[in-house]
Amino acid sequence: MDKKESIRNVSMFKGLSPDQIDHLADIAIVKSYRRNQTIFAEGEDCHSFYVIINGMVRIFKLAPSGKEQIIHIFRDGDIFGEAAVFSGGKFPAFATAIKETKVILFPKDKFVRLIKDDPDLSLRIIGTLSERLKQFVSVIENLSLKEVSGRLASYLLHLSDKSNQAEIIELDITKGNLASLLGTIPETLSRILAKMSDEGIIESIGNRTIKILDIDSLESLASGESRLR
Amino acid sequence: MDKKESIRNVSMFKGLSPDQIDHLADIAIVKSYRRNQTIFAEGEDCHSFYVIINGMVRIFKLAPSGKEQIIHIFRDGDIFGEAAVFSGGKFPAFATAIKETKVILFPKDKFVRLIKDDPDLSLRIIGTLSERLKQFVSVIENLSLKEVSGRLASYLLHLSDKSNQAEIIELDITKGNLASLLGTIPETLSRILAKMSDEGIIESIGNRTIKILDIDSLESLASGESRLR
DNA sequence: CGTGCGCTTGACTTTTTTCAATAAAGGTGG
DNA sequence: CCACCTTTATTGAAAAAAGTCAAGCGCACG
Repeated sequence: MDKKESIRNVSMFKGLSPDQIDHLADIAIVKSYRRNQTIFAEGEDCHSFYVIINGMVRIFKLAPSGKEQIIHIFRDGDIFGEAAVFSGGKFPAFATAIKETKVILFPKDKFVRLIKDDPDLSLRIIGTLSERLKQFVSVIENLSLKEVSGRLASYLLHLSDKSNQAEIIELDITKGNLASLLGTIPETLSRILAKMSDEGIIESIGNRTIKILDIDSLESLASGESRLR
Repeated sequence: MDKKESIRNVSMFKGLSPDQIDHLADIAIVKSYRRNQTIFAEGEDCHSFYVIINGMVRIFKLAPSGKEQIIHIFRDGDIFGEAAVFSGGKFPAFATAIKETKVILFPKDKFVRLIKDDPDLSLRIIGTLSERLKQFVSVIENLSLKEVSGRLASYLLHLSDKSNQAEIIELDITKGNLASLLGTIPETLSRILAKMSDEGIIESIGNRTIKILDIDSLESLASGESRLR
């Protein structure tokens, strides 16, 4: 695998000139993590930010009780830890690899120098941060304004949008992680999936596949117009 | 009041050169809103972003049920709507003035041109966005990992930090708005304040003033280590 | 082939919301 | 300055949503 090739594939770096890619490659460091390995811990000093070449990473907060809230799950080509680079310098949450993961690391100071000379690059950063901000607004909305069934419905619809077979959905994370991503616990998620099946809204096919039977019901759950009986 | 003076007072613009301030003032538009007046609505096209000269603005999401979640409350010198400028171009939430409010408006396209030539300015934007992202992570954490009493405790401690008399807290928003900011409803907030008073953790002095009697209890509530009986 | 992890289910508790009624506060015009 | 009206805050009782604890199943992996 080629470092530059990987950088080119990162959405934030798409369309940069060969020259710019070279600069990036110069400061980039490649690193691998095993399943469940910690990438960084909350409160740790942030020296770099990360781009995923391949693998999967979850960013999460931990309650004293042990309950965890996944803030975001990142996949191939995604960037994470970039906000910590530009504010404060400490990571505000934990990051661990969900599976074998290879990342590129961009050291903070070198990268900041780079964007100072490259208004193009800084506009991309701004775009990425803004995009993420919008996603977070939607997470906040989901947590506060929808019950768990509504959040699950939103998530399923979201997956359905990106799937080529809209009715068949493949989960690429465990249900435990899905629960934590939706701001709940596995037991509650399990019960709600069971209820949705009872009502003929979805059908569980094995452990990681879900078939959508009634997309209208899902949409009305997702918008908060209706509730599960 | 002087436009440039106001711009100079905005934290994001602090320390910019007179020249840079001039450029900003050239493109800036001043506008006023009455109490409860809508500044923008969710889904509306975003043509500018906003800086508050004086007043108070809440950004919020609305559920079909009518319940609202305040995402953020902005005050003098704060910036809002900036993320929408750089992503998508539609506002992801509503904004209304909580009281008589005067703002400066920066038209999107002109401002983007400005930062292209000014790496300094773009780094400030990046800093502002990153800071906000970190705040949002903390909102998500609060909503998902803490019960309402813990969120309230965090909020009171936060106010206490910025107050010069640490034990005496002045609320500058209604309790209804506070409830919505904490992701709950007025009834629940009211009950929890009553419980905290019962337990001697706080004392309500009139409608907008709270005296902290037991800061340790507040801290242990805020961290999620303890709960209210 | 067993051990463990992830998932499900049941019974129970806690937290929060809902609905309804009332009380208190704040602003307005007489 | 007071009476009135609207908005904001509080309280109670009941219902709903979500979480806890405990037990059991099943599949995957060593």
